[in-house]
Amino acid sequence: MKAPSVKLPIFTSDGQFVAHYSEKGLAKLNFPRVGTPRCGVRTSQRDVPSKVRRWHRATVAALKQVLAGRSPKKFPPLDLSGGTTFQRQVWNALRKIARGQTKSYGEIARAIGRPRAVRAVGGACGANPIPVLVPCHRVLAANGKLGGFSGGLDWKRKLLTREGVSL
DNA sequence: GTCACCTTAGAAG
DNA sequence: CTTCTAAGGTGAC
Repeated sequence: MKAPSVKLPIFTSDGQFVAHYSEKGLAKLNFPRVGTPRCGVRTSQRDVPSKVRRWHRATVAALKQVLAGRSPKKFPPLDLSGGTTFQRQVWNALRKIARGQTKSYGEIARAIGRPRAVRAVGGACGANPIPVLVPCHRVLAANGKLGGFSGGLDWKRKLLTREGVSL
């Protein structure tokens, strides 16, 4: 039995994101899809618990703030229970990177006390279930270059540019 | 077991 | 400068 999840759409000028909520909070955020925009996504919030609706309002507000290059004043509770201990350490470190700042995979690795797990940090970033709000896009390669981004390098570039980071 | 992945410091050519 | 190597964690096959 999996934790029941509620999927709600978020309409932005950058496309339709989909937020997944578990009992604990926001568990996953998907970038706009070209293929299957809605698959189990609620079109109405009628039968959605008020708790979740409240989280969703926070998610929508926070997402739009980041997309606009600003720092959200409020976040919904994040349910990162889906990751391993190592991944949660990485994601937690990512959340400390402020708007407009960047770090390298190596710096994250050192920050969590695993200076040699550099590539593993890359792996954890790629496994990040909540991109944008957990700013995996603020992690660059050590030489200042973009590095990779599973959601598409366009997004990484776009988000950083809007935050005022020059590449 | 093997491989591919959002990496990187260092050594060799 | 370019190329090669070794080292971590994890999920897919």
